[in-house]
Amino acid sequence: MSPKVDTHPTKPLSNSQRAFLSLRDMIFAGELAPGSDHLESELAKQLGVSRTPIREAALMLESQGLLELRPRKGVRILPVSPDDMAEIYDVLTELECLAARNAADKGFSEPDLHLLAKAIEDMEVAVDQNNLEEWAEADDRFHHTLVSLGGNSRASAMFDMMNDQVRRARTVTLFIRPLPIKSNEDHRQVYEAIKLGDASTADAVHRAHRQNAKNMMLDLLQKHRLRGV
Amino acid sequence: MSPKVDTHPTKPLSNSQRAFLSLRDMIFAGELAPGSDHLESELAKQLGVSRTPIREAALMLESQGLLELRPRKGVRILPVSPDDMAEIYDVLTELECLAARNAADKGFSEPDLHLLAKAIEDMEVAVDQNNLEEWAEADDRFHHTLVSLGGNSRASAMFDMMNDQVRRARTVTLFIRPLPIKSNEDHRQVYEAIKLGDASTADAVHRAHRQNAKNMMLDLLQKHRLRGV
DNA sequence: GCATGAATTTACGTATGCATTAATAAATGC
DNA sequence: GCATTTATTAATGCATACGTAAATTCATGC
Repeated sequence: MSPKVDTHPTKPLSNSQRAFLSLRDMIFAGELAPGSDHLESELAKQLGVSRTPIREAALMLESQGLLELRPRKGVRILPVSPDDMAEIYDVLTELECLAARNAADKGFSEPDLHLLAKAIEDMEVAVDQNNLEEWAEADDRFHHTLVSLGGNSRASAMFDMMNDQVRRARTVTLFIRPLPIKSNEDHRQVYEAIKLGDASTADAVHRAHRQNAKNMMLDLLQKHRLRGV
Repeated sequence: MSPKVDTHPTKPLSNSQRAFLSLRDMIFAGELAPGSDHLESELAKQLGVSRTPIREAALMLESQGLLELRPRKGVRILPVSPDDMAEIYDVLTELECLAARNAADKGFSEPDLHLLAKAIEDMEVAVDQNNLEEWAEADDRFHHTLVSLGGNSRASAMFDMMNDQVRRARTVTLFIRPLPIKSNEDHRQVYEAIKLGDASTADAVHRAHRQNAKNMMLDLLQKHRLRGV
């Protein structure tokens, strides 16, 4: 039996899709800085394609709220102000709490919640090792998994959208924020509530967790004068 | 003084934007039927433009969840299944309740809530006159105004998105649904709670209102075998 | 008659060209 | 000098062209 080259036969992406992913990653990485303008033709040259796929990618990224098409000024990478941040956290809170309640109501058994438990463990290990990037990755994974468990694809899509909008800011603040000790405790409590099928506790605990995260983020932005990340 | 032709100097829309609006309206009107496929070139011919603005509009509508671009099969107008409907109502509920709480917390005075009151009155008049289209318009306006009062632009945008996805279904069910008597009472209660600054009551009442609306819609879809509106 | 493979059609993805018009620079008047 | 107008530049919005690959039709063999 010949070795499988591709277990999950991935169909080749179009240039538009590649441009979408590339530009998105460049935004996340800050390579395309918040508030900066970029001509379609410049981006096209950078990615080695024509303007067409760049425009299509930009249109999609605009719908995702990551940039803005400004005729004759190029695409503007949208900065996230503290007010934006507050908005986003409020929406994230609702979407995640909805998911937490739904997940609790589904009566998941332990194996169903495996990914959630794994994310929590990974976070704890990461904190012990003082590995913040690892922690951030696992934290992101926890929240993503939680929302997935809620089983509402539209809520998930919107969660991803909002989450992407704060990705850059979270990267920036990761190393100036306090150590996420309390955060890990919260996660475990949410996990337990879901396992017990206790929707209202899951909601309440997670809501408080998110409220804290929001306040912390807003404090950081204010203290460090980060008015548009 | 010459009469103002244009009080709100509206800049001319691009063909892409017009195509976006046209296609969206055609979807709402059922002119582009749920589940149907349409070649880019056909749509282009219909709207009298080239494929480029059609593609751009389609990309935007795809992000809005109204259609799907399927290579070589044309754009597919997405039907809304009962499961989809449940998802959408759940998300709408969260977004509107968030807005209701926020609105209540803002301590609005009566003039601030004028648009909300107007929508309620219009709904009551419409019900008295048995004018369902008028009622539907005012009901939509009430919910939209409520969300606006919440002051979260992202929540508003997502609300609009979800709302658009159920527009067509609501039109279909408008004349087979029970008369919206109880609905109007709910609205008034939400209004009162917001005026009193009572966030948790506003949330609770509106949540129940939305839950009823969801159940009613799902019942209608089931009873009338509307498996993909 | 059915399956298999070849030929054909066709819709899309993308590059390209161009008219339009906003933005910028230059020129003119005061 | 400064404001105002004109000329220039250049980025966009859009039409168009075309190669590619999927879908379909047709032909062939069994």
